Amino acid sequence: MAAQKYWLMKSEEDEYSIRDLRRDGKTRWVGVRNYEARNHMRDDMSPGDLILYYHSNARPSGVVGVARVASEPYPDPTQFDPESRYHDEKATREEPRWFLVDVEFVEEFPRLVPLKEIKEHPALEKMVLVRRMRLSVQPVREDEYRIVRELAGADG
DNA sequence: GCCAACGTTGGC
DNA sequence: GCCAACGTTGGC
Repeated sequence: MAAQKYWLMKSEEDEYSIRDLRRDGKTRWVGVRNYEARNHMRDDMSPGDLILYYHSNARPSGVVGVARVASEPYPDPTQFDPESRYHDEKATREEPRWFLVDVEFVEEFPRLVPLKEIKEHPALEKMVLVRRMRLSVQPVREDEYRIVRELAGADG
C-alpha cells in the first residue's frame, strides 16, 4: 500500500465551485494547460489521494474543502474537440498532450481558510501555494494538509 | 477591472 | 538557445 498523498487544486469559484462538485459528486478535471500541473496529475496522482479544494478569483480566495482523486490519469478529451475552449490542435489521440484525473467530492469545510491566513501561518510558509503563483495543481505535505483542515474547523 | 507574475511562443 | 512579445492566472 503506497503512502497517502496530498494535493491542492484550484478552481475559479464562478467556474466550478465546491458546491458544483458536491452536486455532481464527481467530475473530470478538464482544462489544465500548464505542463507542471499536468505532470503532477499524469505522473504522480493515484486514486485515493486527497485534495485541498481551493477557490481562486473568490472573495476571499482560499481553501474551501476536500476532494479525492477518483481515477487513474487519462488523456483530457477536450484537447481533441475543436468545439471546446480547451481544444489543442497540436494534440493527437496517438500522442495526447494533456492529461487529467476524475475528482470526487469529500467535504466542504465549516469555514473557508483564506489565502491571507495561510500566508501568515508560520508552519505553512513552505506551502507551494505561498511560494509559487499560478500553479493550479500542486503537491501538499501531510502536515500542511492537517493544519489547513484544523484551521477550517473540520472534524477528525 | 487593474496589473504583476510568469509561462509560452516564435523570430533570429 | 536567447529573449522580447504576448497571453493568462489570479490577488486585490
